[in-house]
Amino acid sequence: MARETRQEARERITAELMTAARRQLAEVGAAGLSLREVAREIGMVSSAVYRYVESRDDLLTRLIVESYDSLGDVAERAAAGAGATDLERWVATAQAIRRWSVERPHEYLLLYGSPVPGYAAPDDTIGPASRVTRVLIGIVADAAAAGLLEPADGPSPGEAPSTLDELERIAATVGEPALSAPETLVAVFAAWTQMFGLIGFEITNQTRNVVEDHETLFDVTTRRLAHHIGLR
Amino acid sequence: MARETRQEARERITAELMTAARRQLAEVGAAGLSLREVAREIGMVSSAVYRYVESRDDLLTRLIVESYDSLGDVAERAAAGAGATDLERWVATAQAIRRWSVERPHEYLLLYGSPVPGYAAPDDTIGPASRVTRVLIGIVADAAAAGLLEPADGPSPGEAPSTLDELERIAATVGEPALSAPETLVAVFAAWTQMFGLIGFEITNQTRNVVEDHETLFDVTTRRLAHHIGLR
DNA sequence: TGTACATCAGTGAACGCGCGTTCACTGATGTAC
DNA sequence: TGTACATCAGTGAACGCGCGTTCACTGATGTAC
Repeated sequence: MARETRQEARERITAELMTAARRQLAEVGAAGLSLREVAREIGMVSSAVYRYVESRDDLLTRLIVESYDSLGDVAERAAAGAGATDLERWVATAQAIRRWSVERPHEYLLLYGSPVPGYAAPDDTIGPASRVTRVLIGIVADAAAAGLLEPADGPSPGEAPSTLDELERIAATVGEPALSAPETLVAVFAAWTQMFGLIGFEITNQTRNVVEDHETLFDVTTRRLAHHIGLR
Repeated sequence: MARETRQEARERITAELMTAARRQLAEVGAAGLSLREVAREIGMVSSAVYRYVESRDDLLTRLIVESYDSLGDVAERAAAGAGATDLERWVATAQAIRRWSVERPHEYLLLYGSPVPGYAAPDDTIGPASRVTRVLIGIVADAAAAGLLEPADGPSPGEAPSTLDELERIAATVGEPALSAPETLVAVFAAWTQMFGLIGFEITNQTRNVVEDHETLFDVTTRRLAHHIGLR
């Protein structure tokens, strides 16, 4: 058996380190993550991890990017399910996002929970962060492109007229023609934030003593809001 | 001027301590809250705070209860706005909740964000936590009692039949007759979680570079989902 | 294939820091008679 | 109103802990000739 090169060893140990960090993250959460503890877990002296990681902040950044990518993979795979209707693809994607989150609550919270005190995420995290969103928008765009997107409900009574300006501004920033109709944009925003709101509530246990079967409740609310977007 | 009694001094200093703790919470977040720093801020030696607070966990619990109560007050006052339609009361309550949250992001995160590592909230926090929810449910109940609640949309296609069982279970737990119709319950859940989802996204800056005017977006999504509940 | 040097991984000690909590104490405030 | 004692607030020192990060070092791996 060929000996391991330095480069191979470096990759292997980096992976071990990240795995240990992720395991620790799962136990104590991001705020409690400690370089020294990670070092201990992989049988190294604390100073040695600095061969693999620049600082604690650097480690956190890598964990964040890895997590966004892991969630992005899961969402993209779920959305790719061919043959299904766009509504079913949306629901399947949402369910995949929920499952990923519920299985790794601390990773979810690393991405969508309270910021870690003293840590400021660098710009490297923006790209990976947008993958999930792009998947969801993509499903709506597909439906629109195929002419299968039913028009969403019109404005609710009482909306300020200036609302339209902001919605147009947002639509322009998003840059996806399928979302240029204000009603569609609002419905997508509502569905998107509802989805993460319910996942967050489940993970932080806000719904304890009320909801037993979160999967069911998540399915029915997601389905309803996807329907309101106009997916069929 | 009458001298301050021991009891008065105790109350005054306890209040000072809580204020300092809250100020610090606003700066560093719950995970970074330090008894020693609080002591310093009110000009005491670190051990002296133990005359007022049993432990760091005790201080956190008090902060949580105070915050829930503060938010509960705000929500109740907003919902009490007489003369308005139930839909407008719902929207006003939601806006009040958002405003409270955006003005005190760290308090919001203390209540709805990641759990503080090493801290487990005791049961004392359950009561105050439910006030906000009760306010929102109350508005729907008022509308129903006045016969002004339009029936919400029926089930979306593709729902599993077992969904109804869980919804009935939840309705029984909530114990509010106005929410016993599955469609209404689903719509309330969707509106509730959407509301906190969007507030959370605003606070944790997930929507940076996309949304400029969060108040407008919040208003339009809230209004839309309140309409779906059947509020008019 | 062998040698000389450069690169790199990991060690161990140390720095300076801040934390929560305990404890014996002093001196002021309150209470019973 | 005055005295004797009990209660309480705040002090200062200390304990033990864990953290992130730096640094000079040893010994192994890789590279150039």
